[in-house]
Amino acid sequence: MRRSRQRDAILSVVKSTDCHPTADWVYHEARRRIPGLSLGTVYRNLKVLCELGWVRCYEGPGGVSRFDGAVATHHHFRCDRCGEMQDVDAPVDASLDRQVADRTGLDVRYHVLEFRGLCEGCRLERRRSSGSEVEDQH
Amino acid sequence: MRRSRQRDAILSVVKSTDCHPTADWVYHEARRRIPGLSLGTVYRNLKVLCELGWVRCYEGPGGVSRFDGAVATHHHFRCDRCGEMQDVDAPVDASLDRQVADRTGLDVRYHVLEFRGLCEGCRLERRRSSGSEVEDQH
DNA sequence: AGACATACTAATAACGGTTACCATTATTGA
DNA sequence: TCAATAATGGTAACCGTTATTAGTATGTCT
Repeated sequence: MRRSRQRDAILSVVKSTDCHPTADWVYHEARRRIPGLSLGTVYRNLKVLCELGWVRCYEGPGGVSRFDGAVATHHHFRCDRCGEMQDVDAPVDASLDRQVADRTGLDVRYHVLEFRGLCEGCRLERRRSSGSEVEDQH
Repeated sequence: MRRSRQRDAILSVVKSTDCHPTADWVYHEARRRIPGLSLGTVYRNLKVLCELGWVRCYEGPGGVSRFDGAVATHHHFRCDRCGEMQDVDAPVDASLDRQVADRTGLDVRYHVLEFRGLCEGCRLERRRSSGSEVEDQH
C-alpha cells in the first residue's frame, strides 16, 4: 500500500476529533488542508482505514456512517433525532460474547451497545418548537 | 387513522415471521395477498406501525432497515456479511439506561445491544470460497 | 537521476434503499 | 347514501455511498 497526502489528512482528521464525524464532515474538514480533495477519495480511504483497523465505522439511521478514531472497544449514546454520537463510559463486558456464543452456537465476534435518547440540543429544540408533538416510542 | 386492507396485510406479514424482514421482503410477501400493492405503501405503513409501536425497526449496514413484530425489548445477533438478524436470549438489563443517565446526565430512553459475527450460512460460504481471504477486524 | 509499474486521485455517473408527490380510490361518520 | 378526507399506486426525486475511468503521484529498480 502506498502513501498519499490525502489518506494522511483523512486519518488525521478522524483521529483529531471525538465527535464521531460523518464522511461528509471529514470531507469538508480535510478539504481545508487539501482543497482539491474529492468526496470519493474520502469514502475510499475511510473504508481502507476501517479494514486496516485504524478507525472504526458505526452505521446508523438513514444509512449514514459515523467514524471514530478511538479504536478500543467502547460504547456510545446516539441521539434519535439528529443522529449524533458521543462516548459513554459504560463498562465493556467482553465475556458477553462468549456467553452468547456458548448458548447459541453462533460465531459471535463482538457486540455493539448503543444507548439512545435525545441529546441536550435536541431536547431543548423539541421543547421549544412544540410541547404537543408525537412522542417517540420505546 | 383509517384502516386499510394493505396495512392489515403488512402488519400481519411482519407479525407472522421472526426472520426480521426488510421492507422489500415484506413487500413481496404481502403482494401474494394483495397483488397490486405498491412498495411505497409498504414503506409508508411500516413507518406508521413503528410510530404506533406495533412493530420495531432496526437500521443496519447499507441503510437497510429490518422490522420485527416482537416489540418487547430483546437483543439480536447480526451477520456482518449478509446482514441477517436473529433473536438471542441475552439478559435484558433495563437498569443500564438509568446507570448511564445518572453518570452522564443524558436523556437515555433505551439501548440497543447487537451481537455481531458470521451466521452459519456465511461461515460455510466463506470457508468454501476462499480460505485465504481478508480477515475481518474486531 | 531517469524510467517503469502501478497504487492512488478527481470528477462524474451509477446504484439502491427510502421518501415525496399527486391524481385516484376507499374508508368512515353523519 | 353521501360528502370529507385518509390511504393508495405509480412514478420521480432524494441522498449517502460505490463504481468507473482517464490521468497523476509514489515507490522501486537500475
